[in-house]
Amino acid sequence: MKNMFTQSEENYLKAIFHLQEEAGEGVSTSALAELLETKAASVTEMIKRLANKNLVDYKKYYGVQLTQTGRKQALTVVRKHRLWESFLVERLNFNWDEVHEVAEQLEHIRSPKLVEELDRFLGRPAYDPHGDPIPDASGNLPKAPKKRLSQLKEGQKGVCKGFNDASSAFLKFLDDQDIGMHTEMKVMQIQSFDESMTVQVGKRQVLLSKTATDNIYVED
Amino acid sequence: MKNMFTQSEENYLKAIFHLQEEAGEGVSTSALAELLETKAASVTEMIKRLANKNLVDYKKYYGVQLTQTGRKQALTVVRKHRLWESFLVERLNFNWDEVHEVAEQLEHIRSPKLVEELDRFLGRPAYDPHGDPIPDASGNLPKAPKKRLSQLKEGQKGVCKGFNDASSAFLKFLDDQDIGMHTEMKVMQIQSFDESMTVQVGKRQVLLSKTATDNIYVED
DNA sequence: ATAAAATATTAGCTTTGCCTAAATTTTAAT
DNA sequence: ATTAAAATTTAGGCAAAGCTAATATTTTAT
Ligand SMILES: [Mn+2]
Ligand SMILES: [Mn+2]
Ligand SMILES: [Mn+2]
Ligand SMILES: [Mn+2]
Repeated sequence: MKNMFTQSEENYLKAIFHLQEEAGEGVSTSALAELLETKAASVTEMIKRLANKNLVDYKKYYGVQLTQTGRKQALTVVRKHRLWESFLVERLNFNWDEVHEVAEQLEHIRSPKLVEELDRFLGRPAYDPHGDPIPDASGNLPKAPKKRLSQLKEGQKGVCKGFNDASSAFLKFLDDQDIGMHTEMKVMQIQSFDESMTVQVGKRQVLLSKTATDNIYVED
Repeated sequence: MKNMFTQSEENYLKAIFHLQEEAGEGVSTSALAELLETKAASVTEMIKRLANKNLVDYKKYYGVQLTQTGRKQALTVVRKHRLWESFLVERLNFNWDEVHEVAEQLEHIRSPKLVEELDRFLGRPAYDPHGDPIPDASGNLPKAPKKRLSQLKEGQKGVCKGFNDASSAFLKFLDDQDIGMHTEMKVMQIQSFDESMTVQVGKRQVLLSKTATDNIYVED
């Protein structure tokens, strides 16, 4: 059996991938330990195992980086994680904030056919319920990942491209504010203490909470 | 964490449950070893662990039997296994002969909500794609396991008790043939080359493919 | 009733993963 | 440039699960 990784190995690869995404360069032992809720000593050990399997490049005391193979493997796990999250939210009435733990388990199920069929069944979604891009079967990520409204800075404009919270209450609220798909918005002001935003929508100014802006996707 | 069993423990409980179903009484170490594709020594060890946790009654050299708690736990695993099999076949285009391996993994996913929602999503099926009964949430098994029409021999009669394929196309087809719940049928002839059946329904003779007869449950 | 064959258990080892404590290396501060 | 602090690795253990080889017990055949 060649392409066989343990659940733990897959979790490490995914964690390294995520940390690499944002921080770039070498991922530190302590960052991994924190993210994986384990101890530094355990991380060092696993890192050595992954390095032996050529999944990561490891320079003692200076952190790890995924190899090509490691990245590829990490991407298949990310793909499964996000597809399952989509399934849970769109078909099984899960709320977007209660899917993570289950997806954390489901992402380790081994079956190429299952992944492919799940993808088809869901209509080949490009983004998961949190707005994160879903890698395709070959590991390609949609290049321009959606942004959340909450990620825009004061003065920036964006066009609404989707919502995360599909609850009817939220959608109704948006409708009341004249916010819908393709609505153009401009960030007028951000309150620092609670990150709420005043947003220009057409000729109206609307105040949106962080919770709300987290759930609105925009394109600039 | 109380109700936490490892994947291996769950596999053992399920195996003991199955062997108990057919053979009754004490389940032997060797039978378990064979079913689980492991060695007798390993089985003995695990059995002792399960006995410590009061999941089985174990008398050295005389095999094991599930306790009430053990049986309950085994049933939740069986329930998940069969629900997932149903999902794979009915929604993900899996063939009924290629679901077992994947279900073997999926059955260990821990999430009560997931199980409940999956059950609802599938329309609370009573039988899995192999015609095996799916325990309900409290662990009750439908007492008289249904038979598939395809399992009847020439000359035998049966009363339709349910369908496996819930697709509207299939149900419409059945409706056209005047086949519905509680319809009485008699197997007139079975074609050996494709296992299709000529069935007497009321005063009409109907030809049903193997695929169709696999998806019709009967009681004789 | 005894011996042989079949089953089951125990003993001793291995791997994976994780932990704490001790030692080492790097980084930050004086 | 030293030294103190922070981060990392190493050493030594532990639990889960598996395996093989050696024993022990039960069953079957003579
Ligand atoms: Mn995971
Ligand atoms: Mn997500
Ligand atoms: Mn299993
Ligand atoms: Mn089945």
